[in-house]
Amino acid sequence: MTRKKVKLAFIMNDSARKATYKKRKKGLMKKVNELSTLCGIDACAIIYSPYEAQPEVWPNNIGVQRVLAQFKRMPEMEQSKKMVNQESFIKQRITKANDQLKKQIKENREKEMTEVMYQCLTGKRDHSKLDPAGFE
Amino acid sequence: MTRKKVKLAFIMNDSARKATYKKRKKGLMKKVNELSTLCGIDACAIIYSPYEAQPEVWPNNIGVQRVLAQFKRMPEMEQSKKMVNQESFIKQRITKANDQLKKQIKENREKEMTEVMYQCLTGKRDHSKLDPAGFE
DNA sequence: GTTCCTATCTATAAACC
DNA sequence: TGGTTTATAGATAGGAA
Repeated sequence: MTRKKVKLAFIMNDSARKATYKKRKKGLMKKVNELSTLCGIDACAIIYSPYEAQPEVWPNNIGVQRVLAQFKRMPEMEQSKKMVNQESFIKQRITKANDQLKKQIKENREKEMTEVMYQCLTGKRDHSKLDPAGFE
Repeated sequence: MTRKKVKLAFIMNDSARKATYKKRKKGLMKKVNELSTLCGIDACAIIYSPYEAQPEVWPNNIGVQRVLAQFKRMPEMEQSKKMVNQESFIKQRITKANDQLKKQIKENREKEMTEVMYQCLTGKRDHSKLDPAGFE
């Protein structure tokens, strides 16, 4: 039985995406910790996810703030010195986001449809379902 | 022959430490990129090392600054936590990416200008500066 | 959704140029 | 000091309970 070789693309299935997020976030944090310990360096990671109101960080808020303060002090000239070709990178992200959006709109449309049908069947409106609560 | 199970502690040997740093930094950046792509999340990583004058970051300086700004606004964000649904979330990302792109194009243009002027003054070319480094 | 499992895939410590 | 190779430790996708 051959396991499908996960391709690097947005995971459309909500539960699968969340499961993957949790596993990989854990693995990532561990990696940052290892790198920092093994090589004695200063580093931080900040992750914003739809699953947590607060960003998840390494090593902790204070550590992150310290690194960020350092980062802000960096002269701008130096920052752009090692300019990589960010243009194409960002373009890629836009394309990716657009694809996601298209699919999301479709999903939302289907959800609305379900909602309308539900209202017809029950004869009442359930506004809580329209709560823009987001995706969790 | 069993391989020694690397223990999580500062590597005393200088060259070994640097070698490990380079390998693990690369692996880490890849992981952050994968997590971001697979789960469509906003994240950044900043690494200060004695091997580089500037911190090495993911995804790029602009991305880091954006996350930084977000991070500083955290207290307020707490209240309006889950007010965005996936659709507007993605739309936001597209808008942000577009802004980034516009800014990047402008920056690159200025970079080219500076480079050309430099060539005129010194009469030589330094192709190394055009290396589109990036993270594979 | 969560925890556990494990076949597979990936990262990387060492060794060697 | 910086690439390549290779064997093994470690990460994790998918499935089951």
